[in-house]
Amino acid sequence: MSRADREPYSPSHLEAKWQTRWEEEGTNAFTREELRDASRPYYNLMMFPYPSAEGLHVGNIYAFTGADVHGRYQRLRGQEVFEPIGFDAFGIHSENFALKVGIHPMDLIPRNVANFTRQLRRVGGMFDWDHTVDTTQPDYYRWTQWLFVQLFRGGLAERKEAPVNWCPSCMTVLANEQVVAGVCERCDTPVEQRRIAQWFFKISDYAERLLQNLEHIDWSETTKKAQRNWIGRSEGAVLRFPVAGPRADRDDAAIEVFTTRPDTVFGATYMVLAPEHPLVDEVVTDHQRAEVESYRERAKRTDLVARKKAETEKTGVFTGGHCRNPATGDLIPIWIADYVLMEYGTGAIMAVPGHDERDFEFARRFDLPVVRVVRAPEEEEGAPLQEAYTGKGALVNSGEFDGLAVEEGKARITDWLGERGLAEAKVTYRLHDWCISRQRYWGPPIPIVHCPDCGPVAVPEEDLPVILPRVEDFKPDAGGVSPLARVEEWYQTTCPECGADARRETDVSDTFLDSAWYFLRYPSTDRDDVPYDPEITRKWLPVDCYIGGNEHAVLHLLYARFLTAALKDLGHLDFEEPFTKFRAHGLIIREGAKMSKSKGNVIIPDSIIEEFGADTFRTYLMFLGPFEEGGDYRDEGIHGPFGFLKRLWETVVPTDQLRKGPPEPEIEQKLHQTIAQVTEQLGDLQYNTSIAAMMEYLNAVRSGGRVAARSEVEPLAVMVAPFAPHLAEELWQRLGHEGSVFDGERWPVYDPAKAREETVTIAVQVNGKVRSTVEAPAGTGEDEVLAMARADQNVSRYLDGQDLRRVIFVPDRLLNLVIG
RNA sequence: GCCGGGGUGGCGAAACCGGUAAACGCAGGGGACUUAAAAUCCCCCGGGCUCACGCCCUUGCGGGUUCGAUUCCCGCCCCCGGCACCA
Repeated sequence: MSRADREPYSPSHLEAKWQTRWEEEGTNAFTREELRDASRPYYNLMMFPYPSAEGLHVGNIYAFTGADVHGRYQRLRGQEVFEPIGFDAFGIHSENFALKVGIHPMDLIPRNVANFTRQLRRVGGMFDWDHTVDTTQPDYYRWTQWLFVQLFRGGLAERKEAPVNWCPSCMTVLANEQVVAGVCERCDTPVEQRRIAQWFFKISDYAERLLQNLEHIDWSETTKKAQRNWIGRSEGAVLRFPVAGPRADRDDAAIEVFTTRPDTVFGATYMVLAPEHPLVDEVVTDHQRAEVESYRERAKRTDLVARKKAETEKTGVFTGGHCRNPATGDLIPIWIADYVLMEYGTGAIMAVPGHDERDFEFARRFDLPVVRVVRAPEEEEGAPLQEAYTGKGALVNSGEFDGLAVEEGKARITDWLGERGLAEAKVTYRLHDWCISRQRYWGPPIPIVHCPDCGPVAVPEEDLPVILPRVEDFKPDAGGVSPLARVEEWYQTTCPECGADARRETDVSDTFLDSAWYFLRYPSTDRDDVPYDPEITRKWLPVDCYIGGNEHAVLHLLYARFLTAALKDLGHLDFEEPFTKFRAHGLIIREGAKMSKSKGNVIIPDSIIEEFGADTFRTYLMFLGPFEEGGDYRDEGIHGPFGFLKRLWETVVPTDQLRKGPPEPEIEQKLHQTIAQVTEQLGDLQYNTSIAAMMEYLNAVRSGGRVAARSEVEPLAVMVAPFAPHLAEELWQRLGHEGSVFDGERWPVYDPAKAREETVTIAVQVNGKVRSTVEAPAGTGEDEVLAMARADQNVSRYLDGQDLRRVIFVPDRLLNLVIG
């Protein structure tokens, strides 16, 4: 057959064919029976997208492709792989976008979902379209609400006051990200804080468990580290400082502080309370009252973001009150300052300016005394402090504890104060409870009814879902309340317990709640009577492998872990960690720069798939760089993978021209080496080097224009299948096989004996510099290699007239001759 | 500031446990085939010196350990991502 007659590689034709076939034959879909009966279940999960109006982003495709490659590989190894996808469509972004374009989110979201679905199918993911979720559908959020009810009943949901960012001009609550440099991103009005009653999940009760479990789950190390930091365990002590004055003999009139440095208590020269601290009213003197009140007003007007900036200069005022340092017995002044946060610890600190940078700065500013209580090894005991000393050393000015090392001092002083009821060792966590209330429209209503007599009552499960009503005007307005609070006919109801007139909760829940459990729903989407089928859940969960971005390292992943543990404790699950393995993928940039709509450098997937095909696009994305690190998308680079797939096609088709019989020995060795490498690396998500290995192999097969043997290319067709599934299917079929290449344990096995190199090249160094190389059979001994090296002219040149002092020999690799 | 991840040819990148730095690919150059082009195949492609055999330099910078360092240790610089006074 002449070249001209050859059938060209035509990805668009071939990809459409296989996508249709997968659809028709249910190649990637599971029936309920199949889910029940699976004998080798493998749950392959990826983070579901938020369906924006712009369509699928390359970042999404990159992540999904990496996960899909993993799923397809597992499937070729004989696992039954369940790979679902869905849509996380509630939340502030959809709401704002809908407001901007003037289309109701209930109309907008289905359009976006339809567009995403179309694009996702084109990319060739192994998705089970019979098991998909959309968090905005009542049949999904019914169970999100059910979950809230379970936690509420289990005592893990509570209502308490918390500060929110408040824009006095827009009259609405803002998310932290809507506050830019202390002002509202929309109208530039300075943002204030307000306290309102909100629902919280008590994730902090689980802090220790969430931390401990990190030890035995197989997650990316960076993600685990981020979670550890976020949980922020700190060991220390709570110390009590009795308030001086008329209230001094009252038991409750002591200020509790949490400190990680109880060893420095002798150096605590003043006390600082958060402006909101309840004891402020008790300790303030009449003389200072006006000043304190005005400071508290000011603090209230500062938004939460600005208040947490470290760079701002420290401010504070004296309350006029004093308390007693429990160690020295001295009276010390009580101040308030906004750098002390009510949300952390006890909302009060003992200030040790000598050994804490913030306290030092504050003391300098307000001329408060600084006392040294720790001496660094090389310092004089009485040396004045030019800055806070936070390092190790020995205690000084600390009475009977002088001379103790910092670490020992912590325990001893805590015990000593403890004997008098003034201290106890304590562990605190930075992690705080999860606020799930949102004063917004686009979310699932929180399923609570507020009854004047019974208080907050959960909506009975049989009355779920509480449907989010279609409200045309959902814009936040002057009332400063949730949009649903303006819909009287919706919120007026009766108490499920006593029947009295009652009012529905008008806040909706946080989107993170929607996504904290979606993986439980996927296998059971056809059950409308339970959130998840117990039998199927036992079989398929926890998730075997979860792949997603590290931007969700803390919030989403921590919430999902918390919820799973809580459901276990409440008797709804029999495992407590949802994701056995988690891998974070890297970020993809383009031509060295971050992609953004404003820069106009985003990649439009549709046009690339049009031109090169989904297989090439997938392969190129995975070839860019290490999957867990990301890569730089350069437009020209796609020709590499395209050429590779095209050459693979041309090598195999037409199949009747392939040679018969076993591979040629040299090719066979390379083949087994390639299978070994690809098998090992695919398991570790090292996709770029796997692809390189296959390219190298194909180059060897085609080298010098040789005609391939069928036995040389058939294993390669299977190995590229995870990356280029359409092409692989077509080649597999043309090679004479029935059905899908993915329907069986088709992954090639390699024979280490065949992969072994018989001849090796050994580097010969003289004093660590490579001077020559010698070829020898693998396993050749030192003496023999040394003899060969000596015979080498360029080596002997250096050896002449020199003492051979040492010989280092690494079998099959290197010989280093040390002379001199 | 703190916490992560990085810095290797013109470019994206590779390198097992410390053992020939630059695999694979892009871009570039040369050649074969062709009337020609495309496709395909072959060769070259970090810098410098040399007719050449070869030699010297080179993995952000400066030290160190080692027979030998992209890899380990110490100190710095720069880039990317995240967090923000956490007591």
